Amino acid sequence: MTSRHTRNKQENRQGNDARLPLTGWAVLGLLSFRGERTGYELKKWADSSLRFFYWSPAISQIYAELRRLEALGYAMSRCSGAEEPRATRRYTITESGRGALAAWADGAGDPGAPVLKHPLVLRVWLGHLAAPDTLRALVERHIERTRGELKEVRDARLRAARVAEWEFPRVALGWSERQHLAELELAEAMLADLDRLAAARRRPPTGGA
Amino acid sequence: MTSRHTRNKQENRQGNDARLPLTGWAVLGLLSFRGERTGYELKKWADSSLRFFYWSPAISQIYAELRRLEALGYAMSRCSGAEEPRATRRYTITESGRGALAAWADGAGDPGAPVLKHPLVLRVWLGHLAAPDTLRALVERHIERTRGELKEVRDARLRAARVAEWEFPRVALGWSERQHLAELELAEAMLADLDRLAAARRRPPTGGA
DNA sequence: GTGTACATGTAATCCGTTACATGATTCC
DNA sequence: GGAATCATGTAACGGATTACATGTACAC
Repeated sequence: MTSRHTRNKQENRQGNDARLPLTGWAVLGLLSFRGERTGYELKKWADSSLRFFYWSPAISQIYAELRRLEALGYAMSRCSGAEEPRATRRYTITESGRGALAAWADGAGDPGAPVLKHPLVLRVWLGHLAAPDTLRALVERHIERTRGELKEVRDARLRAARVAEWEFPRVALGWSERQHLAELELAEAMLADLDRLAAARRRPPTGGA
Repeated sequence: MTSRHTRNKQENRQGNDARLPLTGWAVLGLLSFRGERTGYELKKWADSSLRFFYWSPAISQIYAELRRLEALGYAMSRCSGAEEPRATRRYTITESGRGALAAWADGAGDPGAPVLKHPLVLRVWLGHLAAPDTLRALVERHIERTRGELKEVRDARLRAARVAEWEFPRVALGWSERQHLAELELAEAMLADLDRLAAARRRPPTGGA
């Protein structure tokens, strides 16, 4: 709860240290895999892969991030059809952008702790206020959802397996697949805990734990 | 169709549906376990328990949320030492607040999908831009950090084990403990993947995958 | 008398979402 | 002609953080 070391923030002009939010690096990363993409395409790509281990920004956020990357000289855009409004705009990563991304990716700095917000567990935490069946149903629905996600992760990993250069995305997706399996196990273990708790409550609270 | 005063949103006075952000319910939940706490105390409590499965809001956020809860009639505050500025202010949950919290906790509505943002995996995803040693070091540091967290979760669970009424927090913390164990295994599996990948790269890419 | 923990709050700012507005193309 | 998908963007807003401002109590 105390102060950290100071650092200025408004000094990201060109080329120097330019601290982007992680989302910025993520978008630049998407751009680095495949050349000349529209924001719309990047969004779909994020939805079908990035979101499993990181997050898929809203489309409007992606557009904003792309504009920022271009302002920094990390990306270039080419607008189809002269200067009409609403023409499709395709972005490419620049050399400068590739350099900055590589420097970021290879940096030794702390990537930051994982952020985990689990609304289901939050509900369980307040379980004494809910009926046992409510909780059970919630957990079961979560298990169903996770199974669905798991399928999607697998598909994504299989797709990635077909492109030789996507070795690292493949590792990330492999991590994600195992993560989803673990999530299933965790939910099932919690279900068992809840059942045990409900059973203990139905009996008069005589003996031990 | 265009009637003015139909659904303005600043009309959540008392008792009706009052949709809070999850953070609001979390803070109200903290308040529901222990009566008469200061914002500062709630923050520490969140840091040592809530954050393992959900999240610990910034202290300023907690103060803001407490003010909102009071405005909704879900909490009351009592200010020590008359009307001095900067006196300590203790909050209590009200009956109305307890009712609203219970209704929320027992609701069948979707609690929302878990949010997982894993900056480390994001880095791995872009691993082709980094030196193998950089990644290894990152993952190993993450393992160390997770081990530390695991210890803290265990402490929290042991503390919770001493209070009989904290059965559900105990379940949540049990989930969290297993989650941290899983996180360790995931990181180790990823490390193995990375090593395999690095080894394959050192050899000429002759045969199959 | 200095540092640390306790304690509260404001201001600026940013990140990100939702809702809205617009329009082209394609398929039926 | 109408729906779905592709495609881009603006506006309003809310959630949350950081930095800052302020002050007490207590230990050393």
